[in-house]
Parts: sequence; structure tokens; C-alpha cells
Amino acid sequence: MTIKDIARLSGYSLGTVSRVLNHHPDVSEQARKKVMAVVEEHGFEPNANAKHLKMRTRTSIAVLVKGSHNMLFSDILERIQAKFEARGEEVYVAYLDEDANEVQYALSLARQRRPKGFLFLGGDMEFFRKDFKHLTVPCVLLTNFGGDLGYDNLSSFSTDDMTASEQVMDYLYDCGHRKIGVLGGNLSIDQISYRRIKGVCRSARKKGILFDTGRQYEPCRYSMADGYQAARRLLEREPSLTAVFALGDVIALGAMRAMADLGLRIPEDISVVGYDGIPSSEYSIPRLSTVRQNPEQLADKGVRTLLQAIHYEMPPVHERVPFELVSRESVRRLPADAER
Amino acid sequence: MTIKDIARLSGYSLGTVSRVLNHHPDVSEQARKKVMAVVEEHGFEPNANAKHLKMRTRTSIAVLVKGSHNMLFSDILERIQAKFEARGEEVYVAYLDEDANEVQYALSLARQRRPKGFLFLGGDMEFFRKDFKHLTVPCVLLTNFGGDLGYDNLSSFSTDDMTASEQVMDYLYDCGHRKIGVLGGNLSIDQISYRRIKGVCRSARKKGILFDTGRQYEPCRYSMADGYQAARRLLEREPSLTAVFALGDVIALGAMRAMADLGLRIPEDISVVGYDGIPSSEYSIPRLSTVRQNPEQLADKGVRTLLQAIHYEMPPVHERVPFELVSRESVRRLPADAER
DNA sequence: CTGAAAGCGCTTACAG
DNA sequence: CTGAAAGCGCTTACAG
Repeated sequence: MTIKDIARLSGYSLGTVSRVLNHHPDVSEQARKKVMAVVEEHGFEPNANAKHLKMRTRTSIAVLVKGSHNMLFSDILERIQAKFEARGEEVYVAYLDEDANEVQYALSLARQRRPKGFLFLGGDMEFFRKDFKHLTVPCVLLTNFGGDLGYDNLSSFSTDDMTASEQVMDYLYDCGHRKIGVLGGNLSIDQISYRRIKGVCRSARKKGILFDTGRQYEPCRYSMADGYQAARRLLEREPSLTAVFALGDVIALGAMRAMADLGLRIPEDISVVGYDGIPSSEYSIPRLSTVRQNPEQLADKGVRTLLQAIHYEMPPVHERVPFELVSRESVRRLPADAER
Repeated sequence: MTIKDIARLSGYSLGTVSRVLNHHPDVSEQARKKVMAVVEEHGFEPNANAKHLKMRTRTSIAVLVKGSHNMLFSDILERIQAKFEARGEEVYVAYLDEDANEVQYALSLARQRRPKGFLFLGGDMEFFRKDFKHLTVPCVLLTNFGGDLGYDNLSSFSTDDMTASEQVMDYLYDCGHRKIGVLGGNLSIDQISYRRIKGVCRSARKKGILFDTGRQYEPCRYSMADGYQAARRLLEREPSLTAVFALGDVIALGAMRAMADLGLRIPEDISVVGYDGIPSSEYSIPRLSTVRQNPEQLADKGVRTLLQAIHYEMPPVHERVPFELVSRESVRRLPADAER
């Protein structure tokens, strides 16, 4: 069943059929009705390959998800899919390893599939700096800040990670904690964790407490298993810590489990704060205090901006999306005499 | 940059270029080298739309994921993607609501995108029974059993849910529990939860204990939030329960949180068993006893079978994939005198 | 082993 | 408002 059959069956020409299918204005009401009738009768849907080939277009929107176990990304992804679908856009999704080069991948996809736009869920700024210039379609980066890269086809929406981390540390400080460990990510300047750690350092400096990255910081990937191991390493090295800030909720959840295995009660013996605000953080025992990023806004702005850039060539925007420090049960306020 | 440019640049014809690109045997070594040289020089990749249009093919493999918050599915999906990618297959992924009609969705996709095969992650047997006959390409259903549907283009790999649930109940019985609640899914005969509940009933009957679905069973969707609410309802109605079997780990995790809020200690006051074996179940406090489904085998067999069906038209297979009852910390063995 | 040509199923100026 | 025709970028018999 092709558009040709519909033409024959409806008594109109190919062109007219194509026009009604594409909601062209210059079609008589009569033609529209006749054609739609046979289209519906046969449940016809146009062949997308032919359509895109002819239109030299750009088949769909590609979403590249960095790090597949990331529950924050799953949450955002889901919303993105729904929104694009509601707009009638097809979405192609690919999951990449936490360490994969997403920009190279996009480049290859661009040649093969010719998507009309890319939406990156997470990314490594090093790859963007090096290879992004070859990407010519509109792109949106979510979760990382891309404003200092200066590409005119790249927008970004992100949480102000540095400020958020600083606030977490301030909060811990206000609760009386002075010996605070940090868990997760790595020190590479191009990673998202870098900005979070920078916020940590800024708070420490401001409050005049010591934060020795060599001893009080333990890098790890964003998973419960890695958080578990990293927490053990950190706590064995620095048993006097009274609080731990994990740069991701999944890391925090793994760390909490490690603490329990070490015989530490949370928050009586040690306090924990996470980052992201995934659903699990609300149901853990104890409930996890964390920085809640805003998946709904991230998804909404990302989709809206990408679509606008595709249709109207807008200038790029780089916006920070509000976060929220949510205080739950995993942090203990130290008695005043313990301070200092 | 099209194949035509490559032809011009290499001094060969369109046909020859196409042949080397597709690894056709009837090409001289010299032609291959020359063509590949300019292909690589320009980083050329053929336009997939044109290719598929011409081949009248079936552009990719479509994966339909039922219920987007399902962490077991995320796990399987990730493996599936990696496997298809390794085989050079493009994958189109769509997330559907837990209640959406995945077969109708596939039908529509079949017309528009003409995928060469479908892989369903979860499904409602009612939809399969009603609409699947219109689907003509090879399909694989994962997680549900499709053997009694009798379609010759549908294979399935699933856990023996009934037996697994029966074993959970037997296990709880052996630990001395007699008043056991069940949480999750619904009683519709076409849902996966139906078979799990059937296993529950079979065990109860066998052991001669009472299982009153009206009172001891509380339906809910597969999420922590719903598990939380359902657990409260169940426990308020039946405070004398000593154990709860949640039909999904996320439900169990939500339920555990509800119990903690009710002042119940796990497993001292109440025991909990989940289903699925997602990573979180290993890191919760306490660690969750559960039925571990086998995502690796499910993914592997699903991909392999679908590819074979596509390339060699194999007869359908319906296989059960082994599960494992893993006993961790959330179940308490009742003292002997408490039995009865 | 290679080239010339037809055609996959659409869309879109171009006439009328 | 409608039809006839060109052409999107490929693949694949068909000759040679």
C-alpha cells in the first residue's frame, strides 16, 4: 500500500494525495474528504524513508544518554520522549557508556541518520570542546553547562552545580560538621563532578575548614556498587569523618549501605547528603537529604528550545535551572559542644 | 557528499561504489582500495533513508518498553542495546505507559518505519491476543510467556513466575510465617502479576494456610510511590500480617519505607520479599530478599532469537529462563513456638 | 569485474 | 485547486 494506491483508489493524483496527507492548505474540502476516507479505510501510513529521502531531511531527533544506569537521566528521558511524541516528533535514543565520546557518536549518527537535532543527556566538555564544531544541526545539552564553549548551535540547561554543592557544604557546616568527606566523580576539569567539587572547596575556604582532596575526597563512578566501594575506602582512610557528601544519589545509597555494614548508624554516627533527588532518595531508610535537580524543567526547556532552534533558528541560550536543597533524615545536627 | 561524489572522485561507477560499500564479493581488490580510500578521506556514510527505501526494507529493530520506571527493564534494555549495536543493528526504542496498548503501537510503527523486528519488554496478553495477528515481522516478547498464544512469528523468554512465587511463599512458610500479605499488580488474567498471584495461591493451598485475596492482597502499580501507599492500606486493614510479598522490588522498597513510617522494624516486626532482583535490592537497608530474574540471559536470548528469526525464519520458541530465590536480610525466621 | 539504467515511495516547484 | 514530472540517494538485476 503506497500513496500511489491511495491516488488510484481515490481518483485523485499523487500530488493531491501527498498534499492532503501533509495538511497542505491548497486542497479542496472534497478532495480531502475523499482521500482521507480511503486512507483511513486502509490504515495507510506513508513510508518514512521515502518521505525523508525526498525532503532531504533529517529523519528524527536523536537523544544521546550518557551513562545508562543514571536514574536522573531515566526520569528526564521519559519526559523528553513524551514531549517529543506529543509534538509528533520521532525520537531516536542511544545509551552510551559513562566514558564514551558522545560527540563522536553524534557525528557518526549525523551522517547516517541525518537527525534534525541532538539532545545530549550529560556530556564530557572535553569532547564538546574538541569535536563539536563538526556538528551543524541544533543541539541541546542537558545537565551540563555549555555556555563557555561559544558554539552557536548549542544551548544548555543545567543546575548551578557549584552553588548547589557549596550550599550542601554550608548546610553541613551549619549542622556542626567540620570533617566532611566527598564521594564520586573525578577531578577532571571537563567532568560535571569538577564543578561540584569546586563548590565544596569554595565553601570550605569560606568557612575556614580544611578540605584536603587527597584525603577527604574519593572518586568513583555513578553507581551504587561503586559508591559502596568508594565509601569503604574513604571511611577506612578517614574514620574521623562525621559527614559524607556524595555527588550523586546512587553513590549516596551505595555509601549508606557501606556505612551500615561498617556498623555506623545514619545519621547518629555519620551524616550523608546526596545529589540529584531521584525517587529512591525519598524512600530509602533513612530518607536521604539531597539536592533536587528539576527533571521536569530540564526536560521541558530542553525540548522546547531544541524544537525552536530547529524551526526558527534561534540564538543559543544557556540557562540555569533552579535546584532545591532538600533536608530529610540522613543528616544529624551535632550538639554544640562537639563543634570545634 | 553522496555516493555519486564518491564515484566521481574514485573514477568508478555508482554501482561499483555501492558494491564495495556493501562488501559485495564481485569487486576487484583495486577498485575496493581506491573507493575505500576516498570514502575514508571524506568520512562518507551512506544515507540510510535512501538505502532503506531502495531495499524496501525495514529500517531497524524496534524495542517497546512497557512501563518506563521499571528498573529491571532498564537493565535489560541496556544490554539489548549493546548487543544489537555490536551486531551492527540500529535500534529504535519507545517507552510506553504501563497501561498502553503496545501491540497497537507496534502496528502503527510497522507501517511508518517498517522495522524488521519487534522486541517487547513486557506486555499485556490481552492486547497480544486481540491485535497481534496483524503484525507480520518476527517478534520477541521478554518477561511474559507467549507460548499459549500460538503465533508463529512470536517467541518469548520469561521467568516461570508461578513457580517462583510459589517458592517465595513456601520459603516464607518454612520460616514460620502463616499470615502473609501480597502487594502489587492486579488480578487481571492477562497481566504478569496474575501468574505470580496464582503461584501464591497454589502454595497457600498446598500448605493448608489461608490466603484471602480480598483481605490479604492489595493491588498497585509498579513504583515505589504506589508500593508505599498500597503497603499502608494493606497493613492498616490487616495489622496481624507477619510477612509481605511484594510482586516487584520497587514495590517492596516503597513498602519497606511505609513500614518504617508505621514504626515497624524489618525483619524483626515484619518480613518482606521482593521480586526482580534489581540492583537497589542489594543496597537497601536492610538488604531485600527477592526473586532474581536473569536480565543477562533474557537480553541475550531475546536478541539472538530475534536476529535469527529475521535472517533465517526460525520457528518460534518459548523458553523459561532460570530464576533464583535470593535470601538476604529482610526475612525473619519466626521462633518455633510462634508457628501455628 | 564493471557500467548504465530502472526504480524504491515520496514531495514540490511548475503549469494550467 | 489539481496533475504531470523531476528527483531525493541509494541498490540491483542486466548486459557485457
